Amino acid sequence: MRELTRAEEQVMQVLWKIKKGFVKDILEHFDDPSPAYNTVSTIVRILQDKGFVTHKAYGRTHEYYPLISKSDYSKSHLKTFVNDYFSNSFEKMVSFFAKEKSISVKEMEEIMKIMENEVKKQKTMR
Amino acid sequence: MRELTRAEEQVMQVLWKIKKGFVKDILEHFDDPSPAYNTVSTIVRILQDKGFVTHKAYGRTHEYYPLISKSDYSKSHLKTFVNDYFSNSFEKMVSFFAKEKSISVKEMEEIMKIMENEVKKQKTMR
DNA sequence: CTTGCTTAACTAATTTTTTCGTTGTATATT
DNA sequence: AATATACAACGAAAAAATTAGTTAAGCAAG
Repeated sequence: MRELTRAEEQVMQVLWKIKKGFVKDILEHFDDPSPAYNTVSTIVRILQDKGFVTHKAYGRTHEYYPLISKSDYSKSHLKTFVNDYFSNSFEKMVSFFAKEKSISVKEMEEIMKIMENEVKKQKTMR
Repeated sequence: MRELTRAEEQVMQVLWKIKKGFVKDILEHFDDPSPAYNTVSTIVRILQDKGFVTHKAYGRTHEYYPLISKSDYSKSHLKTFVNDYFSNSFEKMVSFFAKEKSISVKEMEEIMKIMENEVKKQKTMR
């Protein structure tokens, strides 16, 4: 999957949040020194060319939708990251962050619970 | 922490792998249409300006070292990602990928083991 | 109809990133 | 010493990404 540039990613984050919207709706979700209308308009059209976004036309105005979900994008993004930084091993990544205390005890307990369930589920599915 | 551009990241990945090296050593680790010597030389000097790299001079030739470790960079990188895509919750991220079956049962069992240890350790540390 | 407003499309300008040729210097080789 | 080689530094050129002005078309209000 093609990577989003910084500006493109910002627009996608807004679209993922608001689900769909006109350029002016996207614009509203930028904070403070917000870019010009035309800047957003251009980026959204680039995203469309790249296949990340599509639109529904109402007369001359366009309502934009994400074509790729935030989860799909994050999935591909994290996979690249795990590959580049943890030789493709989720285990290495997660245990690294567990040991680094980036994951709190509470979170770890939650994660373990979920994993137990998943393991059970996937084992009975065979 | 400043973000690495694509080209910069490639050079850093090599430096992290070989620990230290002259431009030509870095160059060797690029595959196929490898960039020109000068391209790598320039990038490594940019990385130096940005504080990611330093060098030891042997006469006129420079041996380059990473100043930032791969783990520190990946830590900051994943934090940004978790923040942008999982509202800053490692738990959300990990359980998402567990449910997505991006993490194998074997890996999950390993992760649970490590977490149990970590939880124990961190609880006794209080 | 005419004026003004809104919007997409186009395009130009600017900035950032990437790439590599050129140059000068040091060192090795003859 | 003269020539060749290797390298860092510089800088220019090219490519990619970002930003926003201009234009033209549609529509609404008077």
